[in-house]
Amino acid sequence: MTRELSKTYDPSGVEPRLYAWWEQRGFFHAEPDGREPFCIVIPLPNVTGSLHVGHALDHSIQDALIRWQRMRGANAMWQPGTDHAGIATQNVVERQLAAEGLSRHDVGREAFLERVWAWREQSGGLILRQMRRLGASCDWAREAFTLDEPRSRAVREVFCSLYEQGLVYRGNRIINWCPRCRTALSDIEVDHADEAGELAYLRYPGSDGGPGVVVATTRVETMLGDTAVAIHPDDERWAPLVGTSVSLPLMERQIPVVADDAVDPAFGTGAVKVTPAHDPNDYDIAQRHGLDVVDVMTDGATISANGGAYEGLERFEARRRIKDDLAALGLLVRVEPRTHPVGHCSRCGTVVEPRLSDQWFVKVGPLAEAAAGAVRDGRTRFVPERNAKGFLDWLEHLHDWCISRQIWWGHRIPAWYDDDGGVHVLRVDPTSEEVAARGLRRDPDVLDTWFSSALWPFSTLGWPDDTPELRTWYPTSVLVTGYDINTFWVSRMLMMGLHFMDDVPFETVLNHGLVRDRHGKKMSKSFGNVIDPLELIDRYGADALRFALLRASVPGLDVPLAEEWVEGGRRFANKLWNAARFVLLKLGDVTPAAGLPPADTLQLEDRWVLSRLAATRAAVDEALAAYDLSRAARALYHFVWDEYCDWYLELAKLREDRAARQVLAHVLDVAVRLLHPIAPFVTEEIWRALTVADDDTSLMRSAWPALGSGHPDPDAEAQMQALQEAVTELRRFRADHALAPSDRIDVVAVADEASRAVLAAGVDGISRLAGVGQWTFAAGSPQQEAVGKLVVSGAELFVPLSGLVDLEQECDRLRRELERARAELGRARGKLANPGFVAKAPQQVVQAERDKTVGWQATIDKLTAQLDELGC
RNA sequence: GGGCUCGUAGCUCAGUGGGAGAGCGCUCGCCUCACACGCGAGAGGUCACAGGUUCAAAACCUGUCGAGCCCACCA
Repeated sequence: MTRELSKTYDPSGVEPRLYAWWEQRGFFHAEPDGREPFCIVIPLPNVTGSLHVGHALDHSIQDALIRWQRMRGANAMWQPGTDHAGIATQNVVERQLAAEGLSRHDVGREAFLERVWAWREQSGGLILRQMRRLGASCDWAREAFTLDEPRSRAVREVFCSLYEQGLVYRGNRIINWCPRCRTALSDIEVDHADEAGELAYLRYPGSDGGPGVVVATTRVETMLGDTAVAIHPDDERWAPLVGTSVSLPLMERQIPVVADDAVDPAFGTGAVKVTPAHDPNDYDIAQRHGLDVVDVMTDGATISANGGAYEGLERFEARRRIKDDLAALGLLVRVEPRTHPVGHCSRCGTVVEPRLSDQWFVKVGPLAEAAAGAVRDGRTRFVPERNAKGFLDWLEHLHDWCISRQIWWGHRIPAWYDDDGGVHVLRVDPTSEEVAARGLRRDPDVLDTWFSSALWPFSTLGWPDDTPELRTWYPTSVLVTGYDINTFWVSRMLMMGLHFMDDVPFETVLNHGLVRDRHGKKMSKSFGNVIDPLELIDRYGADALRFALLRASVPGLDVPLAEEWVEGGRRFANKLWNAARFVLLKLGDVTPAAGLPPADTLQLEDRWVLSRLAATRAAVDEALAAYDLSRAARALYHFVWDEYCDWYLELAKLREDRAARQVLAHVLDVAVRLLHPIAPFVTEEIWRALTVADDDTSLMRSAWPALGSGHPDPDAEAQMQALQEAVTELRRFRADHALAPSDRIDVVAVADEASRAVLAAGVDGISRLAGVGQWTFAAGSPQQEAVGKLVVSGAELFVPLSGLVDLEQECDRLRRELERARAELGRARGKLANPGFVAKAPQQVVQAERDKTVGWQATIDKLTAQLDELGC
């Protein structure tokens, strides 16, 4: 390992080499052992997807946590894998077929599935390869796929168990139907959006020739399937009609008028048409009153044979026709514009049709109750905590989960039917002889994708077998995901985990936000504001992207991202790199292994930087423990750049002693370790040079800096602050007078005893950083006529105005200072003038204000005197 | 309809009871022997608005306005 580094950091040369080395050395792999476990299962990406910035954020957080825990000594395992993504993947392959003019039915089930598998072979796992570019330290040997054999076994076991326990059932119920995908959907696969529509008032004449009733509807075409009209039992307007019947126009059907509590008398006319086959409320009403159920829609959302003359019409065309026909009959009373929520298939956007259908369901009541209990009593907690509230509300209002899908790509439901209508749910596939002998037909449907992903935290660890992995890593530690899939996925994992493992699947749910563009806008192809993470990695490096994402990721809030922020990440990596170059130049044969020098050989800046390092280390630990990656990133950025580089390295340039070398090496070592979870590549490369590491030694395997063994040193911090103040004031003086860097200024310092000692010790440093030529101490102000005066705490610094500077500018400068001091004094006095403040505020707060008054008054006096002396 | 989040410097955001912060952008000066992916110095803010609590509010409470998100089987 060479200790020489190139002038600028080149991520493209470093990252692939280090990643390949890490992976080949097996540094990502974990085996069950006795150490404290730490486990994250990846929010499984779609098998055919590619990496977008949302993944990059999600994975950066997880990798940071895993790397941190691994360094802490935990047995950290990051479980990777992919999801077969039923409808989404099937749709992609169906589109490919469509391009050839074929439908899936043309090729048949077997051939179609072969084609999906082939496509999965070809494009599957791309995202996992791309994750490596980001530096993701997944345990690749454990890669899983929701449709592989071990996971399929878990799915069958879960389905059959739930069926036996009565928690999975087959039922004829109203479900959401996508007429384009031609499958049932669960409630959460339907996106609701308010759309402009119409509320049409229809008259159904009385069977007795009377006026009948007027009903209101936004879906006129469903009237073909009406089997009743319902009114509220207390609604006096319509009371006389209850028990009579009305005539359903166009269908010439006589339908009863019933009274039901579910009707809202305030809506429309107070009378509601009842279409049991196409509306869940209506279905319930039909159940209560024993009404007929007439399905007037086909799988493709055209009107079925039950729709009489309208058979074959597309549903919206039918809506228009029926409205026209009713109008012609004088039965369309009126039409009002109305915006109302319309459900769309979350996969293809088609308007969803509520429809009565035979499907499989999970009875979620008991499962949801258990999940809610686990969240309520904190066995699983949310970060940020507030997200638990919405989650619990949602759990409370859950309907049973429709899990069967009329598609082919997925886990086939292990149910068979015999000729007598009997259902056989079987763990093991019956042989062909049995099938023939018993006349069994297999259920053609597959399971909702989320059914298999619900098992992910334990199916990946070997369940239903009792494996060492399961015993070690279940429950997993933290689930890192966007708040947008808490309902889809987190809820289901909680339910299944609690039910089958008798324990929560994860202790913490860390919700991050969505990645947005620089103006907080959602990224979308149509806006043209989509950022490609791989391109950013190419241009700026993975560390830069990770840093930009993590620095912006406050738990629960969205993350804005723009190229400049990533550029900032690259600059930081380069800054660190160059700090390391400098340190290595200074170091000679010293390495961090030398440890810290004896306390009595430490200079002020040594003690200061060690104190700041200790504070940073504590802040990073605290932030990471709270899953606040942003705070950790900001603390490290500030320490490395503003403290270590801007002050310590500058002061170290004056030093040649061994103590300085040891401190330089130690601080860089610790800083690089603390930063490794966030920026793994540049830190590894630096660390290997710094420690002269061999091929078996990686920063990944080094120890996390211990908390509590720091060097807090308030005295050093206070003294250093005084030196920094002197330097800053002198620099400001130079800037105000536009002095060239080569111009030295002389300083005569008048200081009280304590300040004099501090300044005297720091003269070399101050001089270097502020371009001071000659520094002397004096008992009183110098006799020269024209001097500049800088007031710092505990001292006055006089600078002879030896032709270098303009007297007028100096007067301006002093007046600005005076103005500032007066403002501060006014503020402090104002507070003290308030009797309530003096009486009720804590003593030290009041005293601090009194001290300020005295200090600012002294400053004002000095500045006023100086203005006088210069004749301003 | 219910719920949540946000409104702080030109932009994007931290800050959560005691003197307004960062990154980027902007201005001025510097290739100072780690770094021009840099160094130094600056300009820039009635902390959305109105009340209230408090000795003290950007922060806590109430309301208003504005932006966004989630949930929802009012036909």
